[in-house]
Amino acid sequence: MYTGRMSTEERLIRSTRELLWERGYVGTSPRAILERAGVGQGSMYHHFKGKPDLALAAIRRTAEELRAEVEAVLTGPGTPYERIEGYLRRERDVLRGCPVGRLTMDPDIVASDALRAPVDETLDAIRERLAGIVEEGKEQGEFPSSLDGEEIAAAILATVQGGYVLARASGSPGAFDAGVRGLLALLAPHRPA
Amino acid sequence: MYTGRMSTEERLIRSTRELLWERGYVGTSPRAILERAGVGQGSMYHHFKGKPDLALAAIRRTAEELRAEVEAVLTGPGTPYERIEGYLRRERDVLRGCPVGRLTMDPDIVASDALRAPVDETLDAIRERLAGIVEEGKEQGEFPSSLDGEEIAAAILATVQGGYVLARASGSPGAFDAGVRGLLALLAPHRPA
DNA sequence: GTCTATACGGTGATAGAC
DNA sequence: GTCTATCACCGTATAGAC
Repeated sequence: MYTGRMSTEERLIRSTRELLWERGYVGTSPRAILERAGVGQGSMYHHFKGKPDLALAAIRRTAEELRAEVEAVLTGPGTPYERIEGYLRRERDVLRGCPVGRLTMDPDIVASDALRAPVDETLDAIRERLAGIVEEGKEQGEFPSSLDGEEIAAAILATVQGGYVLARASGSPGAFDAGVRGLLALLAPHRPA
Repeated sequence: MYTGRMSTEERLIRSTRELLWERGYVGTSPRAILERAGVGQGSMYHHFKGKPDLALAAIRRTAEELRAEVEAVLTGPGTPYERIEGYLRRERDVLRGCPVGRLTMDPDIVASDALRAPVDETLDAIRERLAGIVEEGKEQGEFPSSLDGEEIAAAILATVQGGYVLARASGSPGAFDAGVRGLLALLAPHRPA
């Protein structure tokens, strides 16, 4: 990525993405965005209608990227359990939290259908993808057929999103990892009844 | 609760608690606090050193209350599984999120050891309480002895905290409930292997 | 397309009258 | 103890020069 060669518009989007992740929507000011991007006030209002418009572009970009990363981990070889394990254990900067999920704690995001939509769609897509994998595992006998794919998928995604909360509260990734291990133990094939 | 008879200090704390829950720390201004409490600027700076000091008092109060509520649900009759189920299914206004957990997404809270401490302590206490109950369940044979109490407790608390994220993203409590059902299915005693 | 100048209301805090 | 007045700075947006 050649930062120096990025267009002004791209610099604005990148700077906004970083700040939304670090400080959320209400905690991110146009001034801070411009400062980090190294551009003047006018450029932002030339390329975007305002803060919400720029934030929407930034959120969409972040959402796309997350979906692609998750898809990469969930696709490929391995049993359903192994692919879910790969998702749960994938490399993360746990203390930074989820760049998409964290937006749900932002009052202005939740209050706006437009801003909330990409967040909702992204988490929903990941949930659906996980649910399909759980169903695969049921067919293959790796998971009990009594389980509901949608419900297990919700539990998996919630464990990840909540793991960030616990980790950030304590200032260390330990609780995230513990929750993941706990969930994997409950999901583990052939575990003692 | 006799709002009309509350002291000015109590009115400030109550108003701050509400706003922290609704809008978080960065989204809550002294002005909004005073307006909602119906007091003037000076009163706040008489009783508290400033916004962080008032927020700390509010957070401590909310944390105390949450711990008491959780303790009430987790204490009492029923097997360990049943008490955990009671905790997971307890009445909640899911879309409002957790008044303590949501603070972990606030950059200024996480950046301050003083403000983060009550959040950390509260979530940690709940986790420890859950872990003990899981251990009880292992002793009684309700849960497999292969499970780690601390890890299962982390998974349970994470499912709750992450459930709020999923629910708020979609604007409906459905995903929270689904995650809870999924986790309960995984925890259920005597389930088919 | 990018910049600086300007605007108006909000933020967080202090001073001092009552 | 509570109020209003005041303050310097920030948040968000517009206008208009280059």
